[in-house]
Amino acid sequence: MGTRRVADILKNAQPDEKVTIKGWVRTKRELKGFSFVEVNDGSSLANLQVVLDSQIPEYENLLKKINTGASVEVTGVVVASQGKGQRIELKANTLTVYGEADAETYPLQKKRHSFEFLRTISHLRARTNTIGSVFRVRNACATAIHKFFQDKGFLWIHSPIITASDCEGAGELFSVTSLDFKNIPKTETGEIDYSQDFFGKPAYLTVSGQLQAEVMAMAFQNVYTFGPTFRAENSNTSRHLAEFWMVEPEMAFCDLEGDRNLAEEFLKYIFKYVLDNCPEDMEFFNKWIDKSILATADNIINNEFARITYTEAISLLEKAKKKFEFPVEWGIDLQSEHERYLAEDLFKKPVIVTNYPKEIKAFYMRLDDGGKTVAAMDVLAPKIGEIIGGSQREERLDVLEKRIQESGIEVDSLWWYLDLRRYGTVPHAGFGLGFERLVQFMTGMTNIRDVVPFPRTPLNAEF
RNA sequence: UCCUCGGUAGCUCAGCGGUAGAGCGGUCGGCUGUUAACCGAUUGGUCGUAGGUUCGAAUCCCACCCGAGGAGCCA
Repeated sequence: MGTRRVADILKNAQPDEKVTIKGWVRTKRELKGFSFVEVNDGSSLANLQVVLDSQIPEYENLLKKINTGASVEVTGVVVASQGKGQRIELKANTLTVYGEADAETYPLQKKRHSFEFLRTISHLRARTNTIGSVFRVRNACATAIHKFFQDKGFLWIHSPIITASDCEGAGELFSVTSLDFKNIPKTETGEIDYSQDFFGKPAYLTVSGQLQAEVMAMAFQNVYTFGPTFRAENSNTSRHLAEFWMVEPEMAFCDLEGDRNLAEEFLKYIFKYVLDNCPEDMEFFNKWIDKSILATADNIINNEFARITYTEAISLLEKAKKKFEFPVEWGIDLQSEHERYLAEDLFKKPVIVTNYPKEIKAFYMRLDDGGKTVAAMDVLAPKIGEIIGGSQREERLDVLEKRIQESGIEVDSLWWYLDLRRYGTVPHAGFGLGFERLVQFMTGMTNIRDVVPFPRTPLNAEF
């Protein structure tokens, strides 16, 4: 008989089964003659209630040691619970304490804590109900992403974390160097001499794996990246991290319509998977964090996303009775308030906006006929805003070269990217999804720092 | 980076010119098949930091640090 997980026992165990569990004490309630100890092992939101009879050896001594936070191993017999609130409980025969937790200094109490405070103890917060549920849902989202793409025959590719191409134009970059800051080599003109650096030129942490994903899509047809990306932007908001994970599918022989369809199917799949696999956690969020998340999930799974062009979006915004801080006019980039109006007020569900003006979008997006707009696509979600951004890529060499020049990027540095258009080019498309924003959207958590185990934000890298 | 609000006990907060408070937690005791247990007692603070105004500052002024919400940038 080995150790069993609490989730399994709560679901499957029957009275008279002998089991062993290992976990951490959440609370202890002492009564005359016996005590209740709630043990959690991370496998589920619910704890297993352990009944500790005063007859067991060393009872008094043990009781002093099993404060909130202590780690224990309990062997006993499953019995039907006499009390309300749980189907079964564990009547302990033996209890071993692995490590005590001093009640006077252990920061987690039985009552609720503010997320702000929990962030200051990121090494312990995973032991709380909410954060525990967040990371189980996060895991389920990651599993769902892989399952979705693998079942469709997409190849998971590992795009580089260090890159020397500074051309995605997506925010500030973190430099990667092996130069000695106390003795930085300089050129004759006084510039930093990167020829003496590790890669012989400036290098950075990646901001996106998209260009590499395009490379791989030109060999494997359908691929996706799923890995960390970095932005050195001094963003202090509840939606930004300096280190976050991105999912970026890329499909050869695919146009904007196919891209848009995949994005919608993808989001529906993830929501359904999480609802099916983490029902307890999702109910917990719906009860304590945001009472609308189950309805939102249902809305996403069962309704067609709204689909409009940028031009239509502008027209809808101009007709809106709502007063916007930023005036609406064809050519502007949509502001947070505009996106929120479309997704939350007007359609009340995700909206896919396509064909944005080329001036406000990246160089690699395919120029539409007419030359004013590009085949871009943003999925705007209620409360979160832009959750997916994608496009059909420019596959025509001459058009792409011109667009690169217009955007002020050195064409030579992208020689390998342009080679894809020289040799066997095909229409292709893809999108990027911020993984943490997905988890935020899913759980209703308002601050992105609470959906990643160890958030990296300006001035914060303690853990 | 900008705007707004905030920083007082381990946590959540009240006090907003007259010298430090509550609830929760912790500790001790009581009681009870308990489940955010309950009841009683008790413990606990250089009031973010540094200046200034004042007879007197947690309270008013200034600078800085840190946090939250919103904006920008974006995913």
